[in-house]
Amino acid sequence: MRARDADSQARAGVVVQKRERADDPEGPVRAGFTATKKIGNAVIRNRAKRRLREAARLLLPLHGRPGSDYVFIARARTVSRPWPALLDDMESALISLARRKGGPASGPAHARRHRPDKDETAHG
RNA sequence: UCAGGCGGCCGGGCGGCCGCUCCUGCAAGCGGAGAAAUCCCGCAGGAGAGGAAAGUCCGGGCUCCACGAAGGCAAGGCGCCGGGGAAAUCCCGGCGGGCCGGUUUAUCCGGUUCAGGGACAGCGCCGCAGAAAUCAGACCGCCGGGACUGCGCAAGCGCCCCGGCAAGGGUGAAACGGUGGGGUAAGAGCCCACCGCCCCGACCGCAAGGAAGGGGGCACGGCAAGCCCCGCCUGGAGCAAGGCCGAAUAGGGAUGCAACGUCCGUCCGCGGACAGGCGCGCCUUUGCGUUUCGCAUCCGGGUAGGCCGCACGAGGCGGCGCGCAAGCGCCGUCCCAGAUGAAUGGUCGCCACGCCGCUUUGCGCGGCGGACAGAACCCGGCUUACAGGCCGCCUGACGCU
Repeated sequence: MRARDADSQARAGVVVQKRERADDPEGPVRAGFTATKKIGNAVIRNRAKRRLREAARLLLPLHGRPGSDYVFIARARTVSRPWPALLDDMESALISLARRKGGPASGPAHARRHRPDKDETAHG
């Protein structure tokens, strides 16, 4: 919910939101996945989230900024989009977000990746 | 071979690479997170969505709460018979009614469908149309008689009155049974034959019920899914149930001090009676339970923080036996998803299947497509959705013998 007002980048296959945690600038990259009822029934929504989760597993270690929370929102075309195109969408969005604040990306995120997370107060 | 109907079954297969959850075994450290409870971190092996997992419409298991007795009331549900089943408004088989079809027209056969107890307990309703809609009725009509200072040569016609009829017309979902014949002024179960209907009913069946035969000219309409009557059944909430472990705050209990709705007794601890509030579906009788104000100390409970519940079950598969079937019994064998930020996947090939195009017609090459849909405590049903395919039975058409 806090990521809602943060920076966001939209591509054909995915919408990515990013928020840096001020109190934990070198912490792990965290990610959450969501799909609204607008894109389909439970089977479609699950498939969309699985594809996004797999794509994030491949790309976040390369382009994610440490100490940041990401939210990946599935779109209507997430399920039908060819796999390489979906990867391109997410990679492009991640790079744009990394460049927007704090200069060029400071290399690959080194910290261990958390389980896909959404609730930032989990360790509160 | 094709088409249609009904029933049953399946719901693509194999393999790379990279991941997720759980289980088992081994390993592990003065390891990490947290106040704690508790959780996490390595390696190996194994397992991992459905026929509907769906809708959440019924029935249970399980869990907690409630539940003194008697009588009455209210509310809801169910409703042919037998069997199955833990149970159900479920399943199987039968009976009866309606509808459809068939022929060898009979106590026949097949299919389909029905919330299928009661319409002599009572009330109510039956719109429109129609003359009349339930103690029913006479518009047109048919027949007989009479009057006429109407017409006509006449037979007769017209009009009015009295009486008879319920066959024909017309209305309707339904009009005091249908067809044919006799009969009559015209008619009518008025009489007769056949069909239908009602009553009794040998005998058959566990039963619902069936029924030979006999009797009766024949009336007794429908709706109970309008109220109702009869019979039977019925507490509530749900795994966010519920249990355990555990911070803070508020609230709770015990002890001490102050204080006690009224009255009585008192060994001053308290006990008894009455009154009121609350609870037991409602009411009555009766009977219970509980309760009647502030400060300090201790205790306990408790919060979506965690763990258990949480997967061996009305269980799956195979065989044999019983039964028309639903299903049941015995034996053998197997352990078969457990997420919760919600795992069971992502991606790439090959094969099979369907369609389209090219086609030197070799099933060779290329392209596209694969439904409905995701366990959430667990079972049994019902209902709804569904690409494609397989099997069985029935019906029809064509071909062959």
